[in-house]
Amino acid sequence: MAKAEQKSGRGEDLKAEVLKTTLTLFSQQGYFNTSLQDIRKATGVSIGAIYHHFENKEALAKSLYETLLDEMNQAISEAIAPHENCRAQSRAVVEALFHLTLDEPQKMQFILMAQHREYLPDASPICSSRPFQAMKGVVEQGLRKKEIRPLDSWVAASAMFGGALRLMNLHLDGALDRPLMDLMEETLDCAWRGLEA
Amino acid sequence: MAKAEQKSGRGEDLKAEVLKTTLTLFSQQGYFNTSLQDIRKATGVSIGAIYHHFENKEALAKSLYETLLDEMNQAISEAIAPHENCRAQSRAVVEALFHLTLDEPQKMQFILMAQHREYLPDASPICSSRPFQAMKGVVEQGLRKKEIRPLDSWVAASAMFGGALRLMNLHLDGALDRPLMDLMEETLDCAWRGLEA
DNA sequence: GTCTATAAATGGATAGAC
DNA sequence: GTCTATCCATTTATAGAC
Repeated sequence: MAKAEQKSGRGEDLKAEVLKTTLTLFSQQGYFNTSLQDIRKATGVSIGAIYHHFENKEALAKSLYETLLDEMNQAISEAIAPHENCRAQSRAVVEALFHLTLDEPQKMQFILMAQHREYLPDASPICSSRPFQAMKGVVEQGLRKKEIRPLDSWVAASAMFGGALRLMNLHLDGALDRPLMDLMEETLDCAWRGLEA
Repeated sequence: MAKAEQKSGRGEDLKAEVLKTTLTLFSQQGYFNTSLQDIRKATGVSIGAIYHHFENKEALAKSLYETLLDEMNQAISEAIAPHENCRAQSRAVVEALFHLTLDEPQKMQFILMAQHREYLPDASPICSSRPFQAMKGVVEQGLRKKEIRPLDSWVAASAMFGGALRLMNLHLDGALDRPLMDLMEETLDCAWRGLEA
């Protein structure tokens, strides 16, 4: 493990560096406006080295996408775990999402606002990815336990998280004139009033 | 007006035909996956003729985008106009949006799910476009008239329309297992319970 | 494992005939 | 106004030296 990293005078993890910089470029300019030359210039890593670590540009994007979905999934799972009832779990999820949006705006920009299917033909729609399924699962359990009044599960999930997701979008677009966190309590309150049994 | 359309054996409005087909291609494949050759093949209109009507590919996209935003803006304005109070106006807006989504899925796909700023550098974020401002306006008036309980206006607007917009996204992604219209009443009910004074 | 140089293909855009 | 043919820049991807 200490052997693979000492080539070319720079011992750091080249692959991670490429992924990190690519995320920045993709989230700022989009996949199609970012050429491998752009990535080379921004990282100092040659095209050949990039191709040594990733099969092609699409595979690079796919690696990035799956890593970020995993991260998001883990953050959401960890937010849900400590809580029992639907209301507490939903609150924890929104809290985690807002923190992710503030701490890692590029990651959330890439996950929420990119059209992945335009360049990852095999990707399933984002709404059926694991983190989003976990969010829907919270609401479905709430419905089963009668913590939420009887509603279609799609309606309930959209009502629970639709407002928060919209605010995250607005924040990432720079449209909000107030700090995102200042809006969390009211958002949770609105959503819950719409759902409570 | 009858003179310009009779060239080349086909009298129909060539420009409109190009716009229509381009919408289909852009909404299905995205802007960057659609070449002018694709548009030529799909329309039968030569590259030269396309360039005669549009300055370049970007201008074609811009024309499409602005036309659709105008259409959406008009649909929303007409939905709002006949009603007095916030609740009725909001209901009419969601109803209009759902109908648009069902009747013109390509148009809504293009407006809601495309990242226009990646290819229209001068476009402002979609959330500050006129139709979305009109939607926010409905909520702001509701706040002023105390039909909605005291809330931040961003929170209130996101709570009012966030769930419905999310369902539209899910429908366009093919994720819903039930007809979109069947979910409207419950969605409106959830949103309003969260907001009512 | 990393680099440079280059191949091969495609795309946007233009020129000029009709 | 519309068409065909072509130009030129850019891009992904590969070959081969180190």
